[in-house]
Amino acid sequence: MVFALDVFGDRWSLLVIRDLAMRESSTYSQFLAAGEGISTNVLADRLKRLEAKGILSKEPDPEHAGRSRYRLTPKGRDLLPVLLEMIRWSAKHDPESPIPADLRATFESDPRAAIAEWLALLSSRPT
Amino acid sequence: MVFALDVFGDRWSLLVIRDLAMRESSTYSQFLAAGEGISTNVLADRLKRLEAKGILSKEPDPEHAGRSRYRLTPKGRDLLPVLLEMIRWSAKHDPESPIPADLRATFESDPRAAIAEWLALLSSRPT
DNA sequence: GCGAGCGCTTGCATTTTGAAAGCGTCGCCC
DNA sequence: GGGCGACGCTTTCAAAATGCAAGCGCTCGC
Repeated sequence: MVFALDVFGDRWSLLVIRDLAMRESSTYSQFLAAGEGISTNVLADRLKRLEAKGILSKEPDPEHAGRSRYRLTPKGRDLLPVLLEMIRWSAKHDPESPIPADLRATFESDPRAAIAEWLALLSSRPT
Repeated sequence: MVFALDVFGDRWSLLVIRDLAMRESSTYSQFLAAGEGISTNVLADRLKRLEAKGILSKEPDPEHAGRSRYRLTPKGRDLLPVLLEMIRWSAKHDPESPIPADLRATFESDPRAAIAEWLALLSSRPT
């Protein structure tokens, strides 16, 4: 597990990964606009580290020269179950969870379905 | 998910929780002896924070006066699926995983069974 | 009582973080 | 074709977190 913690055992890496999981592909400014409050230097550092660790890939934006898009690699996508369990735990134990109470039951039985339903409700609010 | 990261979104909290999950109950020196390299002041701080967050409880050791034992609360025990997924991911993607190759397949199909089997093999090695 | 753990706390140097400003490149508009 | 934003970072510097080592009160065995 130390291996996992070396990769994303800090405050921001998992939020970056979550943004990517929710959006499939993202630009630098989209990460910043996600509203978690990450600062520009830390974001640049995390993107560099996560790319070096093989969690995400950086490629030039085909539409805008000079811009880049980030997306999860298969290795990064394989972190989704971890994210799901963390979101499930948050939904269950956070008294101020933004997730409606009736959805929490669904979370227990079928997390993936609940996530889908929840994202349909509000796709841009912090968990 | 920010709620979860507030609780254990750092390098050490999850290692403390994992130690507790593997041992059911632990003393201060047992955490230190787990060999992850946590320093004494940080350990004391994490135990305090995790207790305040309701993840673990501290109780006097019935056998040794003046000593304490720590154990997971139900809320803390509910983090086990998160740990399992992280261990699964590490086992799958860490090229130097201490988990035998044949066990990795089991991990994919039945993580809990694999964990039990693996713990039977070696219960005190870092993952 | 006294020496050896145990369970922390304290002090201090080093590292990481956060806030803000700066800077080069690209595309647009005139 | 030159000025002007927006974008994608980098730099600077103060503040917070971490790591290391030492210290300190308590209890237990002798």
